[in-house]
Amino acid sequence: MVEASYLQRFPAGTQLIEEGDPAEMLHILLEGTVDLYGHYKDKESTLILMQPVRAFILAAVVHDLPYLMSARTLTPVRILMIPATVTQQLLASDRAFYAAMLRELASEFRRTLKSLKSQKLRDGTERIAAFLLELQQAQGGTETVILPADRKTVASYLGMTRENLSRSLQKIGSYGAAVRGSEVVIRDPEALRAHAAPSPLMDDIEDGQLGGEE
Amino acid sequence: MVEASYLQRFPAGTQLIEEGDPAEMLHILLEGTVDLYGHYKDKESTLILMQPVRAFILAAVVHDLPYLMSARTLTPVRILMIPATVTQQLLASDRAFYAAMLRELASEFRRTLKSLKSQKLRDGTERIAAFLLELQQAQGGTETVILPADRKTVASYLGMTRENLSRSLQKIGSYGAAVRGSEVVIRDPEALRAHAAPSPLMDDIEDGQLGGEE
DNA sequence: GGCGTCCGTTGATCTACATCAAGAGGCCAA
DNA sequence: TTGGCCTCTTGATGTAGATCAACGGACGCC
Repeated sequence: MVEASYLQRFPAGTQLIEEGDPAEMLHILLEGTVDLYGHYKDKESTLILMQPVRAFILAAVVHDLPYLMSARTLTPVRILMIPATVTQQLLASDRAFYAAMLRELASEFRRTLKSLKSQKLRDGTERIAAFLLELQQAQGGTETVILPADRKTVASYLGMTRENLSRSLQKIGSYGAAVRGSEVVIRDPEALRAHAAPSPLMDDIEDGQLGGEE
Repeated sequence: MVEASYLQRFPAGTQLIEEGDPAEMLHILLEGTVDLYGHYKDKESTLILMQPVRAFILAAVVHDLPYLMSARTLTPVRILMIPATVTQQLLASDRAFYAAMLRELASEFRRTLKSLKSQKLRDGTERIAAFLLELQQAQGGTETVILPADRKTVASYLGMTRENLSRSLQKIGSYGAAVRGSEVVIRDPEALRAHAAPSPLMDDIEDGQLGGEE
């Protein structure tokens, strides 16, 4: 299987995919961070901040349709690239691969749906608070969490401007979080939780204790 | 296969699924309209307006995880319900079913991603214009299109309030659309297109002529 | 018929957030 | 070191859209 695919390294800032291009390769991110973003008129917005290990833009390959997002690397990355034709053959012949694809796609769908919910239902500071708690869990629950990208990208991902991300991070201070460069110290996670009302139905977190209000 | 599943009819206004419930049934909408929505604190927002024929909340069944959205009927509906256990068996044994699931899930993912893009990149009137053009295509390209739900639901789906939907529909008048109850007459589709810059990369439309600017 | 209720529209105000503009600090090269 | 550049922050102002409030029409019920 791996014989027809390519394991590649790219530096930070590499344009991997352009929105609208035909889906020729299934990409699997093994290492590093990738920014998946869309554009419209002269604006653009980050839709997914991808961290390993995940397949990306799987749906496009399944349907043999154009990519809906562009992709650029934010850090040096290691990516496994499987040609679409090979992917199709694997789907037809390899049951385990098929099952993995289905599960991965379902995960990607659920993450995207959660983003949509968060975008439509929460205000800016609530999105930030929830995001910080997500990061904290992903990074093992330490008090200090590290932002996965520069301010501009994080702001775009959270659906706000760089300026307002700055301001909102200050406001968040009163909910128990102190910012220092790309690090955020979460002194009072409970205050954050009270503000963001995180829930496995809306955030990319495990179903730990307490979800939502009530 | 169909022996273990139920074909059911429900009247308008029926609560089918509650967000957070375990995924016990795969639902396939055969007839009517279903509102899939999420809630947060004391707000709620329509995430998907589902029209036949589509499977819904497939991803939850694949992962055996709770539903991320609630569902209610907006019109009388006909729904095929397949128990999750049966669905799993079908996935394990029936290759054609497996393929259909994967394709359906990929479609659902792409539609959701397009919603997220539209939400983050377009303003209110642009979303309405794009929505009207989507409806027009779905309804066969006739000059008059019919809104698929009441104002409150359409507004929620488009990410705005009822009041602003009213106002924005008035503004849209100058882009060649006249509103009369649940009907909208599109006198000048080109003006609408110029305003919304619809594209198959962002809207649930076929790849007809012209997509977006470039 | 009269009357409540629901839904949609319209208007007035308010607010979260974007935009515009100006610093402040870090980083690199010469 | 100095100067240029870039990112981030902070402040002032502008605006899209939310909220609050009032009204009008459609529908159902007694």
